[in-house]
Amino acid sequence: MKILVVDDDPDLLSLVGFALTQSGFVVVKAIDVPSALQVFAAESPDLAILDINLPGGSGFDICTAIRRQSRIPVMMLTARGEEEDLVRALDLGADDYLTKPFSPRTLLARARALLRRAGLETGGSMTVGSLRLDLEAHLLHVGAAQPVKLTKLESRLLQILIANAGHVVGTERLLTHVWGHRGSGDRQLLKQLVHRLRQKIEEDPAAPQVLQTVAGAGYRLEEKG
Amino acid sequence: MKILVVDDDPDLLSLVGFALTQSGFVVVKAIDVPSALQVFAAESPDLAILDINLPGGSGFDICTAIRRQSRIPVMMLTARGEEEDLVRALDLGADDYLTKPFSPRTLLARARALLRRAGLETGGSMTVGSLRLDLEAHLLHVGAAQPVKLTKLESRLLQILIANAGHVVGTERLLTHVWGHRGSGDRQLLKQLVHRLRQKIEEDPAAPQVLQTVAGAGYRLEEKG
DNA sequence: CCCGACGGTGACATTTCGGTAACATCCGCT
DNA sequence: AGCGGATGTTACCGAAATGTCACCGTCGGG
Repeated sequence: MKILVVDDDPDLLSLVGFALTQSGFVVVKAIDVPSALQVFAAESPDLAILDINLPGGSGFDICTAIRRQSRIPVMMLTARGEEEDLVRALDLGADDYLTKPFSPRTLLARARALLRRAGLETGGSMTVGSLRLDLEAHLLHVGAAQPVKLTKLESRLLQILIANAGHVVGTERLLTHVWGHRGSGDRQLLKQLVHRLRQKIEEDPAAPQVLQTVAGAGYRLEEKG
Repeated sequence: MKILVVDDDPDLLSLVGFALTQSGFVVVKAIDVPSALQVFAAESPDLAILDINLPGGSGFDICTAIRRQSRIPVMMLTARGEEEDLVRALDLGADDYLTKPFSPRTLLARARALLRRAGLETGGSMTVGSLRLDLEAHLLHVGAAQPVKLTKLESRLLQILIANAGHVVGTERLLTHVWGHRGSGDRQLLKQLVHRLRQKIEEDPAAPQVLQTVAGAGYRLEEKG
């Protein structure tokens, strides 16, 4: 699991780097916007932790750039009392933020939470019940039967559902995870995607057993096989 | 999960109240020391968030009073750069503090952390007597029987009633919690909602055993199973 | 006794929500 | 350019949720 950390303060950078490395993460660092973008492209990390105040740019720029091509979780670091910054960060698609100063333990906990939520801590495949999803090949194995081919979006949807199997995942979260941030109006897309996914994974798509609707809330994947 | 928030600034009070309510907490407020103590006694919240600077007293007094009779987690709010306050707060038994200004998200995160530490985090479900309400899935389990499906509004209503089981909850509070403020004229809505909820949860909806009417005041949920 | 306030109840209107289909458009690939 | 699958758009259906209305009974005070 690779994590990109961007901050212009060397002390903080090494502290955070140490904490993360200790916990078994691979850490890549950058101290300004251009190098951050370069490292991001070169290393394709699984999580980005971005300071907002950077020389010659801001974490927002990086966040925007990352979101244009990726849906990896992004955590922003802000100085205390910069409320507008937070709003903006979340608007740009950041998933979490941390106010300085923070403890390494907090950082670790949040980072883990993000990775777990995004279903990224599993590597290349995820399992629940009799389902096994292969992220790389976009294949879904149901029991011992022939694997089903999924599209990119279907795969993402299933990914977050599996990562949260047994729990309801809210519409908003699903939209963000699958499409990256966008106005909350696009429930239609989700409807369609769910519908199409059901056609592929449900025995009887008209009476879903696996991908359950939770009215007024979101969807839930049954954990049992 | 009920949270007491004490601050003399109405803006901050309503902001915090809104944030917490949105996240499914039941919020009770107070703006000075005497009313805080009174509300604390009447509502027995699970967490207290106290401003330090209050007219006619200080959050310290409240903290002390609370600690005399309860071990619920207490979070103190301080203005920036009042270091001695922090020391004193922690001495008095406060569990955490937050420096103003802070973001709602931070507050939420800390509040959750405190509740978790105190072992009070319920993970989306609440229990009273033989009732168990699953907020996530909008399901109500009655004893060992089949769970009953609730609507969003029914779920919210039951949430605040369960959080206050055994105590009367005023009509006004119910309206605010369920519909998020509107002209006080809408008692009709509440009547209907209660009626519909009774159809689902009462053995004999015409003679309510669980969801009791308290004439001229509001409703009360019986605590015993 | 009548009146009005209040709560309960049933019927009905309206709105919201999810599912589905059909079609349009986009995108990568050859 | 042309193809085929993937994705986005629009429209419609039907059910469920929610809001409105009208009426009933009770209770307590003129």
